[in-house]
Amino acid sequence: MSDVAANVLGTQVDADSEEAFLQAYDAGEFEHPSVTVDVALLSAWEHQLFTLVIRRAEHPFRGCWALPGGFVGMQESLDEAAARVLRDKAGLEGVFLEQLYTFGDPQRDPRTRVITVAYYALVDSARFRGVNVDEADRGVAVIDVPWEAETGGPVEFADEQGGTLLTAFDHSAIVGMAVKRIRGKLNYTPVGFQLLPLEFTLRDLQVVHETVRGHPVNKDSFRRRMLASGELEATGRRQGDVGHRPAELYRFARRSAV
Amino acid sequence: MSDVAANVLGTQVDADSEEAFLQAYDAGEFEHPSVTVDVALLSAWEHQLFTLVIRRAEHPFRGCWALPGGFVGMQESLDEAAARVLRDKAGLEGVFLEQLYTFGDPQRDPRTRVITVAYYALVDSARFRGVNVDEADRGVAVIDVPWEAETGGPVEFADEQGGTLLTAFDHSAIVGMAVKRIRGKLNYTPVGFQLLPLEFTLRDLQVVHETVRGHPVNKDSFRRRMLASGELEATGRRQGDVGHRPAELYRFARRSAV
DNA sequence: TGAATAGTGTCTATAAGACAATATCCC
DNA sequence: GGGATATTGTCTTATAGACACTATTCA
Repeated sequence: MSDVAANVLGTQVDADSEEAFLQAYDAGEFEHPSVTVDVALLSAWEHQLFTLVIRRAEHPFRGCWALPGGFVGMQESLDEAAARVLRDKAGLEGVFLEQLYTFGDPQRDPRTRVITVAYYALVDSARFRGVNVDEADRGVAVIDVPWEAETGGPVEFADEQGGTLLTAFDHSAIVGMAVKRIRGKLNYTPVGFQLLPLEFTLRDLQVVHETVRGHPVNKDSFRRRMLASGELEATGRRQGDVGHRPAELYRFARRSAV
Repeated sequence: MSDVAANVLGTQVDADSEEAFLQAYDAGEFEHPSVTVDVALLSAWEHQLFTLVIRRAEHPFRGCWALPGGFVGMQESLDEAAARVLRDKAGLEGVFLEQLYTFGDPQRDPRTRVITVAYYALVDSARFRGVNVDEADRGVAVIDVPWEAETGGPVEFADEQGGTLLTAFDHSAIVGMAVKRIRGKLNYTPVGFQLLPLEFTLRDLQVVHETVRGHPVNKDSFRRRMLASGELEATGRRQGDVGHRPAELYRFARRSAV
């Protein structure tokens, strides 16, 4: 195969043999799938996990709730596309955002082949509540995780009164994978901070861990572990307006510029 | 926007507003990126990690070494595409194969926009050596990891004499991510078995762990931890042909059908 | 003062690291 | 028997869980 042929084909990434070329050609190489990003924006308060959903106005899944998403532009990276979606659809910038998994079942979108690169983002509850939830098609879904630990699998969405929300596409599997990922991450990284404001008490942090993991954690050993980790920085200030002894406020020692 | 418009567009995944529609349209929605899968096939022996590479016959990166890869067919899932690549390019079936990360930098392929969904696969050294390495364009690359623990970052490829191998595209970053992933997995899953034959000694398993992690592990506690995990099953047989007391052979208790 | 949670100190159980002692194979 | 590694047992140290006790704030 000549370089010219490779250029005409235009998309040949692994032209290591004639067979590979022919195979790619036979597979209808001129037809390409669509590529999108979907973002599971997670937050936590009152011992519940939440995610931002948007009501679909059109078929398929009209009236169902979907994660914010959009097409990947030809000139932007995947990370940039995800950040753009988060900015345009949730008005959020500078939050924790990480690639999660790519979903590519040929039937996942009934119209045409759409491969989606799923991301997940974490924000504290104040910023999450500040998202334009006023708009009629925006919604806050309570995440109901029907499995323990890191088993994995789809989750269910409910409104804040407990009513089931119908989910579009495979988005409940995406959020399920996000929950599984963040549960795993809690074991060895300080990702829980991303769900809290800049300053927080040890109890706040413990509640976040319990919410994500779905079960209580030992208070004593949690405090010891967190303080020994070196990731926390005491501010010297204390919380106010509580009907009991106020706890000291801490800050994440290497919080990335937000 | 009407359903008809959505169908004409054909790829509209999140038609929640007129703005979203226009934005997708303006972004040149009829132009789609190419989507490929690349597979980092890893194995380990003699305290070194190896990966299968294929020499590129054409530009770009002519003469450099690339991971086996191929286009995702319009009718196959991502997992199926990765399994097909592994079968066609390495002659392997039924091995551990898992999605790793999706690389989508707009400049990663100099010809056109190619988004690749990277996978990694694990095989024992005997099966790896059985791969058609005889063909002139197949190669075995020694993986040199220039970072500790789970820092992450690209790795370097060398031939078995220590000479540097030039890497195509971002494939050294893909393998770097695979090494990072498997190092993390060793902490909480029995993925090390995938790099060993059906039966193995505790020392074999320890050497695999040391090879992946890049540093020695404590023998006593390693043995205790593995035996206590319940993942190992003693076969009652012992290894032969060694110039010392032969160790007992174990088997992974829930080894998936291979 | 009482309610409520923060924070400290101590004891116990479990897992990891260190190391010595014994076992078993091939030569 | 000698060389080499397997396997067991014991001691020490670090960490987690349990729990009692003291501290501090507001109502």
